[in-house]
Amino acid sequence: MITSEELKHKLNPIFEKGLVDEIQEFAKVIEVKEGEVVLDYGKNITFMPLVLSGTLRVMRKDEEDKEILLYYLSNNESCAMAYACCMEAKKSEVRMVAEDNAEIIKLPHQKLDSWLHKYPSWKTYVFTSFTHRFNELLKSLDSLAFHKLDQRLIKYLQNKSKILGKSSLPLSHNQIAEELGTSRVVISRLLKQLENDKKIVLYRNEIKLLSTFDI
Amino acid sequence: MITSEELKHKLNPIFEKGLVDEIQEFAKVIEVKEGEVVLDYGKNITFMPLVLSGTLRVMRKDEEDKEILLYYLSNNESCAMAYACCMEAKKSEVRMVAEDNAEIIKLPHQKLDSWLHKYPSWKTYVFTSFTHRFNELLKSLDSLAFHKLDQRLIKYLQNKSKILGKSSLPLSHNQIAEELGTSRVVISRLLKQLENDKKIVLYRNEIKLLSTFDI
DNA sequence: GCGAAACGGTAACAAGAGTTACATATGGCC
DNA sequence: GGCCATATGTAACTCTTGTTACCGTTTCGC
Repeated sequence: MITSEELKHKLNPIFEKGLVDEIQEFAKVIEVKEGEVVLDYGKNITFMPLVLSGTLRVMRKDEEDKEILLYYLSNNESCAMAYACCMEAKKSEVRMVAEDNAEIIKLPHQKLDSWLHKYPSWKTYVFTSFTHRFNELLKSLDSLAFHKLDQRLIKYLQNKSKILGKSSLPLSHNQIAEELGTSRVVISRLLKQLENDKKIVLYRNEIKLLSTFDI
Repeated sequence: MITSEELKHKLNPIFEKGLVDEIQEFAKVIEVKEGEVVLDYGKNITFMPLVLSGTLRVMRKDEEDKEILLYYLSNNESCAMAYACCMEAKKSEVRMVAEDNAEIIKLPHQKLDSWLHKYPSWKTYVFTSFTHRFNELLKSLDSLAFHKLDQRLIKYLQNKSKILGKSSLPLSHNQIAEELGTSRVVISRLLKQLENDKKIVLYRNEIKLLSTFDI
């Protein structure tokens, strides 16, 4: 668990001192394990999560109850959707799941509004958070609209590699298929092509990206 | 051009009196003609547009300079992306074009921040605006990810019809193809099917939706 | 060790969508 | 009228993706 000193050190670059103090006073740091659900559909939102370490996956159900991946949250990031829900004291429209073991701060929703008035850094943080999420969504949109599945798969692998910080990814073909919204067979086919092109090596439940894997 | 009284009447339900007064004092109402560019890529943003009547189309260039439609803005709506840009005094990342003749208020960006502190209704407006845009994007994402082109075409036509307020749409097959990111031939093919199914009637530069056009 | 479940490889086929090519129709303009 | 750009209809073909089916392999629980 992160110490009080480490926390201060981590937040100082983003927020002004007064806000860091308030966070230390009112917010609670928690640890979540891989796969743990941090926030679920329909639950009341009592806090806004800010990710200290690890990664959260944010998902949402569409009109026909299919689940789509919105984005990942990692180092110092936070969920704009959750914020919007907080402000209107609504139920959650998203589900957040720990992608790996993670530490998050729960910022109490009662404070958020007053911080908006008191701390310019908080205001900036919230708005840039919104724009970042917006841009992420636009990237996904673009990817779906203009890129073929093989391109999307490559970007997906690159992204995973970046998030996990390794070139050896613990993934089954099935998982990938679900996240990209297609079927296992298709993914196997494309992965096999990438392997033939000497861009990756396939093992069971593991994909190793080779150094040539960059275009 | 909208009168001062009409403006007040239109804004009163959304904003508190003080804000309506300030808007009347500092904001400028302008009329734009169909096809006119209200805001373009790379321009400095000096105002945030709020649509009084008519419709604006908001677009954005992706990494490879392809243009994608983000959403439409109409009655009392406003562009969250523009707001985010305003706050950070950045150049515009979007282009806004009048879909038909429209009236918009230009809210001066110097005021936006102080309004955030002074008027709760403005804060609510901005945040719900963000969530609405977010939801719009998610709908597009969903549409692209899970719906076939014929479904998307139908939704597109329904949406157009709603925006224009008529069932007779002045559209060429080419225009539709561009907005849906496909080719003319494909759209012609699908439209012909819809005509065979007695859901629409095709004319030159015009598509008439029949009453059976609802599923 | 045994059986079930999960994982991955592969083939064959179907459907959707994009592409090319060409014909025809319409309307504006000289 | 004749020319030309734009709009639309249609056919034939390819490519990508999804689907189904069946295989052997690995892993896990018992």
